[in-house]
Amino acid sequence: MRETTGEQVGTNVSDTALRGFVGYNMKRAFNAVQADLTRTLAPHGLRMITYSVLALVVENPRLRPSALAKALTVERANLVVYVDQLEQAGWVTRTPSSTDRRAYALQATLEGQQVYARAMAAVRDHDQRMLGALDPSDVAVVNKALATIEAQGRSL
Amino acid sequence: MRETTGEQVGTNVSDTALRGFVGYNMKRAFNAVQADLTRTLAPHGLRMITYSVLALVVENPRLRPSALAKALTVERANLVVYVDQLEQAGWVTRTPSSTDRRAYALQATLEGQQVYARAMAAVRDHDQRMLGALDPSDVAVVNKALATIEAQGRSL
DNA sequence: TATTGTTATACTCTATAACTATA
DNA sequence: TATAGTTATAGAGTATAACAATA
Repeated sequence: MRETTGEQVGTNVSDTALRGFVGYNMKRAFNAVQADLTRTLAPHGLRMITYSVLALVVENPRLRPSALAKALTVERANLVVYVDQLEQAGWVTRTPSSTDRRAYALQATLEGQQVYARAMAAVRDHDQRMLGALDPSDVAVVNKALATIEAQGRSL
Repeated sequence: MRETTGEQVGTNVSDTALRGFVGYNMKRAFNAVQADLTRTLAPHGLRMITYSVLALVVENPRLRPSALAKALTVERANLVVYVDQLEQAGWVTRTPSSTDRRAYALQATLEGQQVYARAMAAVRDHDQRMLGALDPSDVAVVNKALATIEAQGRSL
């Protein structure tokens, strides 16, 4: 028998008022993904954001910080710190631009490329873990929908 | 003509190395959603997390903090601060449990219920804005997939 | 011994203002 | 005037350790 005057103590807490909203579902899912991804990257000396920065520097040689910040939708001011960390680790270099003395060209060192390659393999495994229970067709729908939602949000 | 020695400066920065991963797409989409939701809730004196706490307290009368923390997957230590804020605003009360002298029962005040009702309407509009460009069938797939991904992540 | 609520603390991400040196 | 990189700072979310009171 349940006491009618007792407190809600068990696992029967209802969150149906929130489950209807994408924002709530996205936050919950993203938190779970982020926790596993953080654990995945830590042994490689990277976090989500520094992994992303390193990936784009590897993929886009001689990338400028301002272009990188725009691509990742990160404030330039914050990007500086992430590049500092990658530079101090010896994985990314800043070389002065030949045409614009305000600007720099970012490049991954050989070690940076190797670290990235190893981390990417781990991230790929992580991704498989997270998506293992889903149909590939659903994954495609989700990725496309996320891009659409992002574009919608940015336009407001 | 493009200089072969120049830096990548334009909008042609490739992030295909990251686009293949759900985590990256989720982070981008969630950031955009969160920015609009933050703007949506600010006039009501709420943030995402305090809105969620208030919602569950309204929906689950006499809820215990520990059960609430578990339902929202939030640390108890952090929940204390959110409840403090809602209590100071006069929207939630802590009353001692009649059966367990360590515990409290959370309840929404009348004003808390009214604030929640108004905020919920705004959140509903926000949700419509974010999903406006998607098929309802895709929304269903996304919500279900997000729940599956979350469950997968939590189990690791 | 375990649980409830709590305090304190540290780390990370995000956002803004303001500065310098160049363009 | 505007832009590139930078510094400083504040707000917010997340995570852990440790404690008193109670179960």
